Amino acid sequence: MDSSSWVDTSLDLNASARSLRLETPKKETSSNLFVFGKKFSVKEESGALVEELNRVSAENKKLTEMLTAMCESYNALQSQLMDLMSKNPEKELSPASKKRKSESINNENNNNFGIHIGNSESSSTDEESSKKPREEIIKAKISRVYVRTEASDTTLVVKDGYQWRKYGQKVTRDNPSPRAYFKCSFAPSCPVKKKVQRSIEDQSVVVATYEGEHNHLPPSQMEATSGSSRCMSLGSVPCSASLNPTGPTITLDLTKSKSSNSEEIARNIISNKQKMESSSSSPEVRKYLVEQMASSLTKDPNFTAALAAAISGRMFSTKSN
DNA sequence: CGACTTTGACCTGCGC
DNA sequence: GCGCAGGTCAAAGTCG
Repeated sequence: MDSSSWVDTSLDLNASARSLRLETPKKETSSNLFVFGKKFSVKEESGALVEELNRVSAENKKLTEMLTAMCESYNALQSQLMDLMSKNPEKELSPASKKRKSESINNENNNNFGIHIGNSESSSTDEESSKKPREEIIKAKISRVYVRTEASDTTLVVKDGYQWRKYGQKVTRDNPSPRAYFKCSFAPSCPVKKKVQRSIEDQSVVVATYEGEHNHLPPSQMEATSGSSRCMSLGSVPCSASLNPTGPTITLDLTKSKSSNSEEIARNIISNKQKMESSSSSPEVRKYLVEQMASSLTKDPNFTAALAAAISGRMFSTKSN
């Protein structure tokens, strides 16, 4: 089994951007699909594919530009906000916004994942935190991740590749849904804690707040470095994304997902990839397989949520450097 | 049987 | 100092 080439389960957005896009128009895709056993003119088919490829490339470029523009305007808005805050300290603080110190620190240092710009919670506590000298003491790296899940899913589980032990749950005043407290249970000495709570604004969004940094590798990576040769146990972080000049590249680790659906998808990907490599197949077959893989991934809510979190996290951490 | 979750009690920090 | 609210502990329950 040739697992080494598939260690990182990498997908290049350039190749599958069309399927990973939101609101993918299905009609053309299905009409252009290569159907096994049916005869097509090769020229005709390859011409259409080239055309399609060009279109996808152009679209991808356009999206990249949009993303860049969004990042720029976000930065502009943020600096405006900072300006306003420094000119106009402490105004209109509602009683509900009088959070405790730790939460203010969360928001203050939350430049990794502060996606919800309009979120009343973070905007109000930002103001508050700026006036408290004690908050300059930053003892732990704090980040926040927003993960979209099924609204009916009450488990408050955010799969991030680490092993967590739940040690408490509490209903907080400003949010009717309970907040769960987790400690990293993979290494006893690991100081990292995680708080998970549903967003008050959108019940389908789960907010995970991480405090501290892991003093060990993710369990999946530990297995890999300890010499395991099993394909499914290899990998790095659960999901990460990088924005290169040539286009975004996404690296996924589906191995730690307990969802049978995700495991199945991962298996499908691996088997499809092997099919592609082994069968020296035509571009049509390859395209078909890529589309299949991409559509399996995009149908999985866990995948899309992790992807969104990873992209936004990487975007903002890159910007803040 | 061990690991994990649940949940009520307790601790701690903060505002009044 | 008191009360409130968030955070943590630990015993009991659950599950594989």
